[in-house]
Amino acid sequence: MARGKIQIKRIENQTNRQVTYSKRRNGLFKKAHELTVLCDARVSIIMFSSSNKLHEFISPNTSTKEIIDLYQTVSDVDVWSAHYERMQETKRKLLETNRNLRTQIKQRLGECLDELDIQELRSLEEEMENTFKLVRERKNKSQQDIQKNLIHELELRAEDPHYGLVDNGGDYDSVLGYQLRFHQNHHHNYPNHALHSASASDIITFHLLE
Amino acid sequence: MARGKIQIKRIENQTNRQVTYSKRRNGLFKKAHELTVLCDARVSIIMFSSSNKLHEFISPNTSTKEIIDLYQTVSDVDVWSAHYERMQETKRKLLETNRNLRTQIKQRLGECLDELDIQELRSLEEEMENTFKLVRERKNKSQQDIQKNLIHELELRAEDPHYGLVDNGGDYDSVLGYQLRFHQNHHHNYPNHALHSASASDIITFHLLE
DNA sequence: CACTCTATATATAAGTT
DNA sequence: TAACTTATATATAGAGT
Repeated sequence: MARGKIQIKRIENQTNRQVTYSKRRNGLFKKAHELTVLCDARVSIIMFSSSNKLHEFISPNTSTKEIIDLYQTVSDVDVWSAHYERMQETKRKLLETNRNLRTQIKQRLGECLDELDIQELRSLEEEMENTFKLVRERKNKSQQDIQKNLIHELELRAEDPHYGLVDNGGDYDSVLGYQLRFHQNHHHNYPNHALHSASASDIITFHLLE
Repeated sequence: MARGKIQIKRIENQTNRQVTYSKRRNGLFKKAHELTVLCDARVSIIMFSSSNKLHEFISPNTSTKEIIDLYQTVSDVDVWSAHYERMQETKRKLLETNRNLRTQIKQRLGECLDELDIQELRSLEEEMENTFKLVRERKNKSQQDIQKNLIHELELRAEDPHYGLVDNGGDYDSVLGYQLRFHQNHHHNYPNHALHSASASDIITFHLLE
């Protein structure tokens, strides 16, 4: 029994407060549900107890997410502002980084060189030359490996006349492709690793790959 | 008087529905307020009528925004709007593009070459060589311009002995800086535009800039 | 409409199990 | 604890103004 007028004032007894919270929460949710059905409305209730426990009510046929979206559309309050602005800033920074990276790539493709001063042109030239050499070196090494593979294959074939009958996988076939074309033009090893100008191995490359 | 048991069922009469909505909304908000005070809780109620009119309750000493922020922190439900999700997607794509661009730049700096096959190495080599030549050409042209400027300056000075007294702007001073250092080592024009190897103008560049 | 009224339904505080 | 009980407070439907 509700003995005596109920005071609307914080319940100091921790246990009573907890019990009342639970009971009244249920009452509130029940009322919200009735309202939803009787009046064809949509209700979202989000509540936190004094111990920060979350409880929520949401009308059927909708979602808290939907209600909050609608809320921030209709009300002047921008619920998402803090998060939104943070994301906008992140996006802005990413786009800028992106632009810078693209400019760098363009310059390394010989475009947009007008924007560079003489110092920048010099360091870019130096960089291009270094990378060019590195890439050529790597390419030659890669080619040499293919050639060594080929020679090894041929030696095996020479030793074992039945070798050619072995059924090889697809990946292996492509290596043989190089080998055959290579042999139309060349007959021995190519130790030339010159980095500063078109070398003998470059010419081989041309034959091999074109 | 509540005559007869109240049916929890949509009120079909528009006016009655509207009146009940208003009354029960007030009741709900009153209950929410009592709960807030009695139990030291925080409550947010957001509701939309069938005609999409917004009404909200929020406990004193807090805000709807705060409750929603807390809600999305505590709950597993992603309450973020479609807008947010779109931004997340944008961010994801930007980060990926960014990664790709960085990889491309690294390869153009001679790093991560292991990841490239022989074809890719060849086209990168070709690209590097082309850009290298373009950059060198541009650098030489830029240098020539500086030299022409210098020669023009010297001719003017020779014609007018008072020229040196003219007060020049800062940008112009830097050009003069080059001119003076250049003149410590060289005394006439450099038509050499060779692209395929270190040229005379490269050596001049060194003197000019170092 | 926006109130007031009022019979009745419902909610609930505190006690009990 | 939580579930049940019950006296009382409160909410509210529908009518009246």
